[in-house]
Amino acid sequence: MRKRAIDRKPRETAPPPAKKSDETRSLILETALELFTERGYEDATMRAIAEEAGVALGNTYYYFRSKEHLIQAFYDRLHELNRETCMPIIQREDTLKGRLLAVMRQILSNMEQYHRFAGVLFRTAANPHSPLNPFSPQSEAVRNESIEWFAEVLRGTKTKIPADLSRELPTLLWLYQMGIVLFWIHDRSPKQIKTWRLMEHTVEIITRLISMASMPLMYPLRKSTLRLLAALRDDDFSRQTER
Amino acid sequence: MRKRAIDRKPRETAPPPAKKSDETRSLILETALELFTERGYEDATMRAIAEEAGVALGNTYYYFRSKEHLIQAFYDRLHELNRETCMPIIQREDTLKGRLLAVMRQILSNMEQYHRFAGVLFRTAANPHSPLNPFSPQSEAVRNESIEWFAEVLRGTKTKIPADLSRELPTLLWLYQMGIVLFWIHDRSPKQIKTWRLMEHTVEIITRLISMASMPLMYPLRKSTLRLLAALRDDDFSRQTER
DNA sequence: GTCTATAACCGGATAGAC
DNA sequence: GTCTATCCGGTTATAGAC
Repeated sequence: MRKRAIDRKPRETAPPPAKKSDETRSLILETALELFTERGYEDATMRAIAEEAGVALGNTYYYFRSKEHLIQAFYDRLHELNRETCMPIIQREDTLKGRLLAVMRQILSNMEQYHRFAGVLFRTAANPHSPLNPFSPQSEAVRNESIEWFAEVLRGTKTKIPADLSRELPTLLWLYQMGIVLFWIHDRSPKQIKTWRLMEHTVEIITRLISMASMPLMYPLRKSTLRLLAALRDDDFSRQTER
Repeated sequence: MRKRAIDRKPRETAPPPAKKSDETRSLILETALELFTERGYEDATMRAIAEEAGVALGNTYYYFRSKEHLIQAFYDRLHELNRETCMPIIQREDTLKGRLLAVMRQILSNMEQYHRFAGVLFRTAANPHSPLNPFSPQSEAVRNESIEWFAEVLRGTKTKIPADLSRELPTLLWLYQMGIVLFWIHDRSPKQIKTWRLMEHTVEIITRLISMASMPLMYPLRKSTLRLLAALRDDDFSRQTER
């Protein structure tokens, strides 16, 4: 029985160049990310990355199946950063609005420095056939964990939320966050200030809507909307092809 | 003064291979679109397109600066189709809901056959730096015309709409339609039935919301939301780089 | 101004030897 | 696991024909 050197997918991300020569992997990834930020995605050629990292071109493909997969690794790292930073911050808030706001702020802050090549980054994610697509099966683990964070946001508050809505809300909030990110990508205002304004304002609206959701007047709208969501979900929306 | 043969950008789209040898242009575009649908974007190489069209490779680049520009042309054509089909259909409806529904249905129908390569199609559009980006200056003409259609949708109804909202609504509806298209791209359900459900349901909700918007109770929310929109708009959101 | 033919460049990706 | 050689396709360049 060989040592399966292949299945350490989830371990591909962070600083610890722990084991043997998957230091090489780390090295390549570090170098790539550096070059991406320095000269942008297009101009950071695979050849340049390989050379800069001091390995052969072929070798980078041994560790990363494609240039896109380097970005995948970047995503994973960002996700990990979000986990580490969001959790402690949530604990300090106890209102729904406070918690949601804290999380959203943290997520935006964590992305801030990458806005320069955000376009390239996320345009690959926009491809329905790409594994980087946030709806793809390959992204499921990350997606589910993110959704779980929003569930956690909700759990800690005293706001009364109807049970039926409560089940859907984490996913809806995750979708909302995706929308904000989409806006952020296209936001050319200095320091993406518009995204921040939009976020703060919409968080306000969302929390107000959630509070209103238990009012009897809202019952029919809530019910029919939730029914739609259920219909859209079954057979799921995450069926994608490989690459 | 030369005949400016260059500035017929808007004329590049439809069947009439009218004038001289910009039949060639049409021919190349037709062939490309055929090959795209037949074998997908990636596998329809520029060399294959040229050969299939019976022209030299260099010649395709004479007419289309890049492979992406072929897609640009496709967009323009789709837009033109939308114009031709939506207008007459709207006339037959006089309620807000009926008109909006008619337009949305028509737009979805017009795209239907292209779903196979929609991903490739729109992933380039997702790049903030691409001229294909719907928010780019290069797309301004098309964007404005689309927004104008939604203004037309609104004009024909008796639904009372507050003036402040009325100014923003066409753009908002256009954004809404972009959202639906985004969902459609990722929709893997047979015949994109989920997109249709989502659309029909959200049109219902939107029309209801619009009707409610003039209620005094809604005043604060409406005002603050419109203020946000104004803030997001100035300095506009369409500043993009060239390519 | 339109078009052909051909060669070359560049960068992502693969094959296969060591 | 690492390297070299090679392929493939988008793109550019050139030179010349109608």
